[in-house]
Amino acid sequence: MTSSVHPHEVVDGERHLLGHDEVEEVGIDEVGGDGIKWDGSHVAVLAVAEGGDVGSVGHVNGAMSTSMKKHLALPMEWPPHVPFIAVYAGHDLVIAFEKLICTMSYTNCLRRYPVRAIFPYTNAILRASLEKGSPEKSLTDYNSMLRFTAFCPDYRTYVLLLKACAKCSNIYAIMEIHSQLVKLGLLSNQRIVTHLFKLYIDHGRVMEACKLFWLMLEWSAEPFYGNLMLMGFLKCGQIDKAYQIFKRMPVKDLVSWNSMIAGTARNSCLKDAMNIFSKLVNSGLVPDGFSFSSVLSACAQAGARCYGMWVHQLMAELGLEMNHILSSSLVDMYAKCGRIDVAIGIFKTIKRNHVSVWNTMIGGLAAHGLGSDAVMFFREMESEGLVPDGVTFVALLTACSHSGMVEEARQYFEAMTTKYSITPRIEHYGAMVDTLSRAGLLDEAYDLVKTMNVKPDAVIWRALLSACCRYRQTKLGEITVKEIAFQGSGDYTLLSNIYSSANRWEDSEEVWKERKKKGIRKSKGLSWVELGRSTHEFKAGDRSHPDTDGIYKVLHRLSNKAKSEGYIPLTELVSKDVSEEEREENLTVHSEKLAVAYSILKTMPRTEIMVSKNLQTCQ
DNA sequence: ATAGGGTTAG
Repeated sequence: MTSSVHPHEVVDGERHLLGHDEVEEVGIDEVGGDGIKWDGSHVAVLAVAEGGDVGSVGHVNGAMSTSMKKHLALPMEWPPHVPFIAVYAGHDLVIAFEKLICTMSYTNCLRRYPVRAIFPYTNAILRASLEKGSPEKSLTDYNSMLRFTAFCPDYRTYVLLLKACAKCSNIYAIMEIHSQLVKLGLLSNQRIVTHLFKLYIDHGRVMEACKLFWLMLEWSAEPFYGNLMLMGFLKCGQIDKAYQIFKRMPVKDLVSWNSMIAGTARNSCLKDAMNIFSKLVNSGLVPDGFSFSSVLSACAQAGARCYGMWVHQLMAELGLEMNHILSSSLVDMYAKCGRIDVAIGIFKTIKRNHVSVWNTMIGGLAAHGLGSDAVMFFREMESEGLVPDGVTFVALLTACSHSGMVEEARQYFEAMTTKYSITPRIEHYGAMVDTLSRAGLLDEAYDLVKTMNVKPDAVIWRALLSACCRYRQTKLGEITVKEIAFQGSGDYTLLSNIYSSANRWEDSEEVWKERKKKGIRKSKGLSWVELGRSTHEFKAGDRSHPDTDGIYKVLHRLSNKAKSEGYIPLTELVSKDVSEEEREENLTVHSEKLAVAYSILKTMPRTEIMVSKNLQTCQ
């Protein structure tokens, strides 16, 4: 017998058997959890949640503490002719059983002592191998136990098994266990179903998760379960499902509301986020910091300045205590809503003792093309003793790229690794490539792409490609194109434009055909405008708005006026997938025009109009 | 298992 842990070593230390945290925690409850008690007539398999070798067959008196024997109702004096085997977690149960069976036939005990093992610590065994990082093993151990013993798993066994499934992300194992749970009637157990639900969500199996939905809905008098479902579906981007649950939840707490706001905001359902926030305010519950940070993020993304200002005011009225997350959200909201001045003003009055507030501020300045201010703030940040992080450098490099500060960008990119020991990630390379490309230093940009230690992605290639287009670098453009995996319609547009500018009309045409063949549609351009606290959204040629008639009247009056003052529509800029007849109409009813016309229709003269878009504005 | 929710980023 070659065992690294001699039985006696285990024996002596009572702590190995009982004092061990693992065993203690599972404790006495676990004994008999299998529904089997030692009746003196069977072979015992003693499972010990402790690292070590498969135990040797031996005499139990030498291997077990008195207290453990009491727990197991084992005879104090072990009958010398009865073999037992100690199995240590982390080792192969199959080998253990083979050893056991071997020994038994050798001693010819088989008939007198049928193979029926006692597993007082089965769950501890599973847990031990799970926590030791071999979740696969706890699954095979479980199967061995089923096969060789009469052990009855309980709900705790399944919680462990499901945790094991989560770790090895084995969807088939999950489904197998699910089916066993159905048979055992364990789907009435809330803990089990909760775990199962989370697993399906994490594996993107929304359909399976939905099947558990009704089960869980019954428990949703306790908002906790409803919240878990909400968050699950929101994580998968299933806003409708989440909203469905949210609506039917009999009791909603603040976490329910906040999860909905955060989830919708993150999935860019910005209007929903704002509407839910309004409803929260009206519901009588008082929004907290979580609610505010999420809704401010939604306002920022939507460019909803009025709404954002109302939210800000509400925050002030409530006297909410600020923290770095709230401060960041607030500064970001004003920056993204076109009020960088207000953002700076707020930034100057709040506590700025956290990097994320600075990151947001620097990022805001970058987006507004205020590169030198961004650099100034960066220096100030350092002089206040704050340590920049990866996000800081993304913001800083973006600032450089948007303001054509090539030298500064090079400097910071260098300092980032040498002085601040931050390893550049793809985002940093992206900003750097963008800086160089925009400045026309295409060869240098391409060299950087070739030498960087991360795999260039579509964003990087796109930065290069659009510069190739602008600087008419057909050759590099073609190289870039080979690398890029065409995903968006924008990639086709860029390539086609490169060919057109090189007068390679057939190639240009070919690209469009290719795009059509692959069925990639031009992505929908949207514009929206905020009037009061509500947002109105338009797509090109939209006629769904209740005020459509008025909008088009304003629009036609405007375009007639523009034409009479000498404006000539640039039809050749309209994308080529649009038929000839549609071209002019499409130009006049670009979504931003609708948004502007609507604003003119609905506001007093001299009112500032701010339109937000999801794509670039056409020339 | 008495849990669960938040900001900034090429």
